[in-house]
Amino acid sequence: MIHSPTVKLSAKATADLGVVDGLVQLSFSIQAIVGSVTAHHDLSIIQTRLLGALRDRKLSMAQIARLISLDKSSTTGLVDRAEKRGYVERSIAPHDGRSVLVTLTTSGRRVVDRVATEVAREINAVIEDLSDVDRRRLSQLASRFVHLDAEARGIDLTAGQTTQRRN
Amino acid sequence: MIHSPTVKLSAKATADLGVVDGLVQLSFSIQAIVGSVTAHHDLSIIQTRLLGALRDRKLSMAQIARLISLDKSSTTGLVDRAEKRGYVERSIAPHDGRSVLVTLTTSGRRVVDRVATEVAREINAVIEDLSDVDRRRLSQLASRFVHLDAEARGIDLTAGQTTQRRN
DNA sequence: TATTGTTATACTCTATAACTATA
DNA sequence: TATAGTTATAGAGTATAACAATA
Repeated sequence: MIHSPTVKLSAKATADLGVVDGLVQLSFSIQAIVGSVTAHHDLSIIQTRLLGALRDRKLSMAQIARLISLDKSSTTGLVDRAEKRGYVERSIAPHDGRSVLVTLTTSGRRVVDRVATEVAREINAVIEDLSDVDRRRLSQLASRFVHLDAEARGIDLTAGQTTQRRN
Repeated sequence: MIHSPTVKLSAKATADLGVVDGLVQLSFSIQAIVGSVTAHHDLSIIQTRLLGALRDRKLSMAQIARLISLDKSSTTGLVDRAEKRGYVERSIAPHDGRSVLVTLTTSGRRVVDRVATEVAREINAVIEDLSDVDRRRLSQLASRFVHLDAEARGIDLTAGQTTQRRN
């Protein structure tokens, strides 16, 4: 992990990095792709994550904090900046005067949709040379990992409701 | 990508997120694991990346900047903070008075080794229930992706010397 | 002139602690 | 009392622009 530089690139057969190094470096590759796409839209990864989380639902500040693993005070700032740029709106929860609900604006939806499309295009471009079988396997294994990890952390991906441990 | 919450968790068979969402969410999972381990050592991911890059070689400021995709001014700050904590040292390059070489200290090596070990343990814990075949496939496919991406960006992983595009 | 690196500046992102308001 | 959010503060991380030193 963490960049062992003993990696050799043979023109054809790709040296296997091992699961751990492979996964860690894969995560850096993906984050770099997402980062470059979002940067073109003058968004950070975390801002995009916020907008993405709001794509199909409204969430309270507390839910956002749990979902993205942020302190509530950090969430305040994150939402402040998104709101200032017109991507999200705050409103008070109907049945709980303490709770603040955050929703995507039209503008916010537009930008997050565009980013998602471009990220998909970039990632698909990288794996276009993989066989269909390999692509399917990669998809399945990535999903498996995500679910195993979520399970281990006791996170329920289904609900906007989240409880977690790590950290 | 970017957190489409239409995900359902069936107890056994894990719903396939699709390659793109799967990979993006996988990258967030891995980053969360790395982040929590590094945080326990009071390190950020980027600090750990710096130390990791120096594990087997000394690098100039410019090389670090290229390798981690940072502006040279950001690199100055990054190395400043690492140096202040005694994890790296600066020295002047023998044959080029402009160039500053950065090396790991004993203390820096100790901490990066420890972090790497713990990250490996955490990741292995997540995938321990995968079959050997699946683990091997995951490893191979992750490596494939990293190399395909590096190729597309024109990055040579072999050398401390790096040239790139994206961004 | 080009390259290497630092400094000054400004902004985002983050957590901790202290606070207000609602339940 | 407990929960939801905000504010104040401090620090890391980042880029841009301007600079100094070396090649």
